[in-house]
Amino acid sequence: MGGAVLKDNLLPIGKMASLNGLSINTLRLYDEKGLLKPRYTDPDTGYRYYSIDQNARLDIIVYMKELGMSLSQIRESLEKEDISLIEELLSQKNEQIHRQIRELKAQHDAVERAILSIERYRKSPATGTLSLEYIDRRYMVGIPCSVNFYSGDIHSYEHLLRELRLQLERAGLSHIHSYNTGTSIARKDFEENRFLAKEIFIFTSRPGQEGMLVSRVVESGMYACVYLDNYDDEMRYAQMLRVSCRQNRYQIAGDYLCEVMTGFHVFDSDPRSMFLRLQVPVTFQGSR
Amino acid sequence: MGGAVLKDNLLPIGKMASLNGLSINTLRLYDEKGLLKPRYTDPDTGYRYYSIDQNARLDIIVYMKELGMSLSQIRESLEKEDISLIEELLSQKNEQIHRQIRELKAQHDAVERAILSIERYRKSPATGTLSLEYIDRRYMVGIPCSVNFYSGDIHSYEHLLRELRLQLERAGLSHIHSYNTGTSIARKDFEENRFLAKEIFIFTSRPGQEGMLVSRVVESGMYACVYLDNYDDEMRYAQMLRVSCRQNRYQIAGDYLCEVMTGFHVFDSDPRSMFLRLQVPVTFQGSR
DNA sequence: GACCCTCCCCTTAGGGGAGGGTC
DNA sequence: GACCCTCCCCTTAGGGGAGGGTC
Repeated sequence: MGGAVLKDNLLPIGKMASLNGLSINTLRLYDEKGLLKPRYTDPDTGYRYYSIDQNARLDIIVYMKELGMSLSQIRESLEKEDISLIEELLSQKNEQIHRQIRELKAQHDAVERAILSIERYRKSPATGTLSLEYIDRRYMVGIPCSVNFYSGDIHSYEHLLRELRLQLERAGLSHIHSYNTGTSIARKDFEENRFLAKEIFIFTSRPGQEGMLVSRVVESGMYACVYLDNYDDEMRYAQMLRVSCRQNRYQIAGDYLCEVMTGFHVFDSDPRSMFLRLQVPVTFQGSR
Repeated sequence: MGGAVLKDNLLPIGKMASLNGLSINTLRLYDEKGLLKPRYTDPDTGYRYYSIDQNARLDIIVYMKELGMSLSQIRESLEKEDISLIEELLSQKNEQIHRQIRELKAQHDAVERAILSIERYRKSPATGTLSLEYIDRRYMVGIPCSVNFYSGDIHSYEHLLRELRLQLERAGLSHIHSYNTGTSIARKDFEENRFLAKEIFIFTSRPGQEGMLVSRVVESGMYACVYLDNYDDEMRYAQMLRVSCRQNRYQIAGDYLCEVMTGFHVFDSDPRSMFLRLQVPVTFQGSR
């Protein structure tokens, strides 16, 4: 080599790299993977020498990378020199990009919900606070409770929750953990002080048609609510809620709901600690 | 252990995995990474036993993964139990998602351009075909030619192209390879048959303000064009184009442009083979 | 027999060395 | 002295074994 290198317009790897804004490591990798072999490799020293012409091929490689193709796809394309294959790959790529954008949007929604949920948690009232709130229309998707976790073993709620999660996953719902979970007691049972779990579900903001799952509108309206932060206290505060409704002459207008308000309840290392809102829809005597 | 396992509501790893729709490998990884240690690990056999309570923590982990957090971020969050840290991470995540969506959209545009470019290549006319076309307004971003590649060494064009690419990259333009490259000759030089390279640039569809780069509108209008597929023939066909304009009494109304129509010219292993459109804006005698 | 264990190798696209020759 | 070489280890989140004990 020697003077020949310059005469033949051959470039050592460092020069080739800086000309193209790539690293030496990258060029070595492309050599190894067969994407771009140096025009000449010194058999004694192993030094790689690239021709200026080879920039064109490198351009294509960088271009295809910008299009999101993997190195092996690029190698295949360059080997076959088949423009139909490229078109095929590009169409697939377009599909993939659409899927990714859809997924990112769903993830964005989930993150937004999480932030709102934390904000709400920060501003949550003290345990035992009673309130009368207007709640917008919601939707629920869930399953009937096959066991009554109120009277059952302390782990039966966990089992039902697992069952719910698996069913939701099977139904193809994504980001299911970012929706509030809830359980219900039928209105009549609640009025008559019977703790008999009816359904377990998640609250969603849009209706869904989910095959074998129970899917239903939860109508907007006034709800009598009580907040608490320990799962073990639910029954006690639910009774308090019922008594309060009676004292205030609210008429119970639907099923009782227990809503888990945040997915972040584990920070308090006690697993029974959660931020809950017990709620029951009410109407008023002489109301419009 | 033995009977105690069931009494204590402890679950072997396989059961824990299927309950939560995760793989055994995943649970072992979470153990190793300190995300979720089994409640009890048999010191003799190494068997992992999980408590049903631990589902709550696993829920959080899955939830945070859905939010796009990495395992180490999740571990950190769970260790610190600091809700402000989570909020911080979520806000960053939102930023990141926006960036990713923006990048995906740019990538989508680039892929679309690539598909259109291939389609155009398929339907390209034979070498030497003359045409008179209306071309929409375009924009160009580039640099002056510091050397005249028409008379220079065969590699001087390559050097200019590298220079252009590096400058564009420095200016922060992305997906630069997905835009057509072009070179120009000043109108007067072209008319008087002097091959003197003026600028090298990319054609873009939107205006840009790119610092030290030349950035300019290329007005819409009628262009006399000729197509060819070998870079070495440019001068010959450019002369043909000029002669043709004179014969047809077209008045040359601006700089001559040589446009590289596709990034896929390397498929033909000859690096001098490209799909080019030579073009010059023209007006007509007695035109409106 | 089904379940679980600990290694161990593999995947993407390089980044960042160490230790040793080469322009 | 600056450049280049070949190993080699490292990064994410697991998947898929082999070979060997355990419920």
